[in-house]
Formats: sequence, C-alpha cells, structure tokens
Amino acid sequence: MASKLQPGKPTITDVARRAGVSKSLVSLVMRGADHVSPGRRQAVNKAAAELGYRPNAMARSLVQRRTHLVGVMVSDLHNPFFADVVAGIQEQAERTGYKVLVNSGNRAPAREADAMETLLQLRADGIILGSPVLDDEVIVRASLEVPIVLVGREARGPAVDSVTNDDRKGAEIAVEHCVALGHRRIAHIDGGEGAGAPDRRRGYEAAMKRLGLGALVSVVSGTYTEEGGHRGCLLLLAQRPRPTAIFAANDLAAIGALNAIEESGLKAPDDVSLVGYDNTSLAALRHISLTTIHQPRIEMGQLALITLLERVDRDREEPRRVVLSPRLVARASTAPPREGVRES
Amino acid sequence: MASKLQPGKPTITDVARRAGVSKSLVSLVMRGADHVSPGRRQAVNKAAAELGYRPNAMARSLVQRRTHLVGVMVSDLHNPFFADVVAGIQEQAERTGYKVLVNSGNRAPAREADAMETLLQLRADGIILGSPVLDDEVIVRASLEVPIVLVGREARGPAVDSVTNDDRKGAEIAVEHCVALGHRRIAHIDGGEGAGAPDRRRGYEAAMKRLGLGALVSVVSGTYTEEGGHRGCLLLLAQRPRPTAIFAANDLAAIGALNAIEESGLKAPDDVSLVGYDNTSLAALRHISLTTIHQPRIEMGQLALITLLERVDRDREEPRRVVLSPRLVARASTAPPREGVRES
DNA sequence: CTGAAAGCGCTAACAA
DNA sequence: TTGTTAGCGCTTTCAG
Repeated sequence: MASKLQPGKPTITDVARRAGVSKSLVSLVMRGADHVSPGRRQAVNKAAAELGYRPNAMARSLVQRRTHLVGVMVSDLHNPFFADVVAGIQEQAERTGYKVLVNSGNRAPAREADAMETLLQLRADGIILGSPVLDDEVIVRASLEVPIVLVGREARGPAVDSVTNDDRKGAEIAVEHCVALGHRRIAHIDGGEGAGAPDRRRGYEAAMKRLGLGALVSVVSGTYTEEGGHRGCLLLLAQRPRPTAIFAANDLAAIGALNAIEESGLKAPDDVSLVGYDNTSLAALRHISLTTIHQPRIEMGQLALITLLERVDRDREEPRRVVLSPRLVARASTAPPREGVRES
Repeated sequence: MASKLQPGKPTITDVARRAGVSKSLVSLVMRGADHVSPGRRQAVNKAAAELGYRPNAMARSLVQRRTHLVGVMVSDLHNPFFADVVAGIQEQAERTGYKVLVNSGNRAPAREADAMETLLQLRADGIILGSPVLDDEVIVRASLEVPIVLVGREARGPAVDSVTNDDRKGAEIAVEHCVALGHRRIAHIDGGEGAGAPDRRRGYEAAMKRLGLGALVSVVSGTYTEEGGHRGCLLLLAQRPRPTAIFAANDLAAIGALNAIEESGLKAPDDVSLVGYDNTSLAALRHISLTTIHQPRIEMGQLALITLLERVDRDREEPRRVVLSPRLVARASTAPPREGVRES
C-alpha cells in the first residue's frame, strides 16, 4: 500500500522476468492460448500466482479497443423492477463473456446524464438504459458513439433499440379477467405520467369498448404510488353505483386502493375486486395476495443484452423494437361480483 | 468489426491537430488548468466540441494509476437495503469526485468472487462490499491490493474496514419498546443464519434478562423470509399462555407472522403486538404499518465511502469498525396488551 | 505558457 | 512456439 494509488502491483513484465520469458508469452498464457509449450505455460502460471498477478483490464481494453463491459444505467435502484432486469442481463452476459456494471441516475435527468457519461468515458462496449427519464436527444447523441438499448421505454432514435412490455395488452388482459369473472362496472385508477401509464389507460379503454362496456368506462387520475391509488380509490368508492372491480395502474397504487377499500369498511375481493400491474414482490405477499399483470422482467433483461450484442458483435444497423407480452397472475384480490350487485 | 467497436472516436491528438496546438495543451485544457491563454483555451474547447471529443477514462487512468472509481459489489440487488446504501455512497462520491459502479453477486459466493474480480481488474480505487457471503479469506487477500469496506457485515481482516448497524442494540430497543407498552411475555422469531440474526437474538435475550423477564424468554427458529416468520409465529401462537408480543428478526418475517396471526383469527396489535427489523418500504405501507427497527441505511453508505477514502486518499492503515445505532419506528402493529391478558 | 518525448500495462503483427 | 517491436490515448516531466 506504500504509495496508496496502485502501489507496485505486479505487471505482465514482472511475471515475464520471473518466469524467464517474454511479455508476449505471458500475454498468450493469460489469455489461454493453446499453442504454448506446457513447460513454459506452467512456469508462467507459477510466476503469476506467486506474484499475485492480475491483468489490468484497462491496459488491455486500451489496445484492444474493446472493454467487454456493458454499462447499465437505471433511473432508480429502488425500483424492484430493475433487480430482475439486471439479473437477466447478467445471466446473458455471463454466457457471452461480457461484464455488467450498473450505475444509477437517482431519479434526476441530470444525474442520469452524468451516469451515462461515466459509462461512455469508460468506453463500455454498449449501454442499456433502464426506464430513463433522460431527454431523447441526449440518448440519440450517445447512440452515435455506442450501441444503446432502452428497457421499459420506447426508443425514438434511429440507432436506438428498445425492449418493452406491451402495456396496452396488459391492461386489456386485466379487463378481460374481470369481465370473465362477471364484472361489468370496472374502473381504472391511472398512473398519470408514469412510464407506460398512458398505454395502460388506453388498453383499459380499448378493452372496455371491445367488450361492449364502453358506456361504463370510468377513469380517475392517480400516480404510481400508494398515495395515488388510495386517493383514486376513495373517489371511485364514492360513486353510485359503485364499481365492482378496480384496475390500478400498478401494484403500489393497487395497495393504496386496497387500503382505501378496507378503510371504507369494505373487503376485497368480496365487495370490490382489485387488479394491479407489475407483479412486484409486494403483490405476492400472502398478506396482500394481489391479482396483477406480470411483465417478464428477467426475459426483458436477457433480450436487452442480446439486442445490444447484435450491434456490438454483429454490426446490425436497423433499429429493433422488442415488445414482450405480459400475462395475468391471478391471486386472491379478484373474485366474481356479489350476486346482488351484478345487475345493479 | 472494423468500425463498430470503438469506431474512430476522436482522440486528444485529433483535437490538438484541429485546434493547432500540442497534445499536452489539450490535456491541460481538458483538466481545467488555469494557466493557459484564453485564446488557445477557446480554440481547444471549440475543436473538442466540434469533434464530439470525450476523454478516454481508461487511457487516463492507465497513466495516472488511479481510476477515481469505487466499485460496489452487493450480494443481491433484490435486497432493498442496498438501494439506500448505494444512494448514500453515491451522494458522498459525488462530493469527492469519485464515480460509483455497482456489481452483483446474485446470492452466490462464486459469483461474488467473480464480480469482485471484475472490479479488481478494472483497478477500482476502492471496493465496498454489501453483505457479502464471500469467504473472509478472499476478502482479506483482495484487501492487500485495494482498500475494502464491508457494509452490513463485521470485518475480520486487519486491513478491512466495516460499517454495520448495532443489531444487538436494535433488538434491545425492540424489547424495551414492548416492555414500555406493558408486555412481559415477549417472544422472538429468529433469523437463523441471516446476516445479523445471531446478534439480534442475543440482543433480545440480553434485554429480556436485564428487564427481569429472563424466565419468559421464548425463541423459535425462523429465517429472513415471509415463510419463516409464518411458521415461527404459528408455533408461538400455539403456546399457552400465548405471548402478547412478538419480535421478528426482520420485516419480511414479521409480515409472515402478521399473516399467521390473522389466519389464526387474531388481530395485531389487539391480540398480539408485532415488531420487525429493517424498516423496509414494506413496513411503511399503510396496509401493513409495522413497528420496526430502522437501520440508517443512507448514512451507512455515506460512512462506507468516507471510511474507504480515508485509506485511498489519506493512507490510513489502522482498521476501522463503524457501528451505527438503529432506532425504533413505532407504527400500528404494537399497542399495550389487553387488560385481561396482562397479568395472566 | 507551450511543446516534445517518454511511458502507463498490455496486445498485435511480424520475425525468428 | 517464442521474442521483438510498435503503438492504444493519455499525462507527465522537462525544456524552451
């Protein structure tokens, strides 16, 4: 630790000297080349082990002009959505020999830009952006330098790819589920400007109309928060006749709604059925057991990396927009409406 | 591949040529040196902007032998604990000019070792390990090369620092809270081998004895999961006389316990008071409203970075063990015991 | 205040 | 199979 910084860490030259061979031979051995005589290979490995040699990734990348690093900038590490997405990315990266480095923008555009800049200066071979709130322009500009894939948000630029969940369809599935149970008065608490919220709302309306319930469409505005769901739900419960089912824009809002339902002396699903969106771990808690729409998060991560590498390793030029289908996860918060209520 | 990789990204030489100056002058300007004539500075900045020049962090670090990067390896990105810890680290890093790069070991020792190796080869100036399940030996060996700070786990090595929460004390606070409310028969669902669980258990026992309730100590084994808390709680509820308060090893287990309580036709806090640990966002949900022990997560992250930089920037040699005090967050899951039960 | 030269640790031809 | 020679893009003496 003598000098602090990178104190005399052994270099390839040290290993070469100790093993009595040339630098290039050491380099070959370190990279697992096959045409090296067993004797020398051993000598090199021994010397490296004794010295505690560890290749310097930066020096290597500098000459190779390739880092084998993919940077992942997520807008908010608190969003559990990303834990799975990143897991999917890592899983796929491991198979293809890339390393994943994550970065966060802490909910602020300027910080997201900084985080991306760090990745850019590090010369990551590709960058995956998780639901960035960043300007399109910044992203497009960066995409000129390095392949970029957006997860959870539609790409706009010509050289930017994206992997998203089909929010419209997810919302339609939610409505269809309620209708299949016998509900007709199905209301929606929307997610305001939250990512995907407008599409979820459109999907809700489309499904209601398609199923002949256009006249019963009822939307109150909310947010992707417990508070938003709570407020929105209170509004809905005050309506007469009351909706028999509520589709909230995401799980957190649904939980806020659940709370409002209980505060009002009602029970889910007995009095009101409730559907969320995202299938977060919250929804799976036995104590909550929320019917919800699941986004294939891990798969989204895997596809994001695959899509990225098509550009990095295979020179793809045409943009790609991957859209995955969500699916219903039925739990205990939905049930057929009460008999008396059905025809009211 | 020709183009793809790092296709002719402009270098400092390109900028120098375009601005009609030497490489070194460009270097000076880029680093914001003060003794450069205004005219040339402008010329350089202009050329850089036109070219879209972006310094190559690797090349710079190679010669400086310093990356200004701190690597953070977290054992599991799903653990919401880390979102705050990382936020704290980033906050502090921003103030000191360091960049933070996160890595995950996905719950497996071997992958944690890989993740750490990536950081080591990248030559991060320091590494923060979040609740690693990694062998001490691996950590100690790495600490010879680069400063390392453990968060959420006590350090063993001589050159390894740590930042932890005082689990014993937290458990004692939980017990004291129950006693203050009038409870005497306070049971504990422990967390098995989970990080900090043994200390929480010891804290529980110590507090019970200290408060003269040694004879009422009652511990059932559990895990840091909903399932573990559920099972443990069922066991406790079957006891006669029944405990009037339960302290679960963490929030998730507490929620499992809450579920068991309701399944048994009882209510919290009316029939049984419940205390968790960690103050996760779960506990704050209105629907759950769990009394719990809060670990100062953001502060832990900040201190981890500060502690790290004391070695990186200031050559500290003596190990440092930072232990922070947790605090009680009282919510709706605890209340005085029922009158009739009190003296039973 | 500015430029020339050397070199960080490594890989990539090219020789031998 | 192995060694030699050039750099990768940048900072850093050291002259001027």
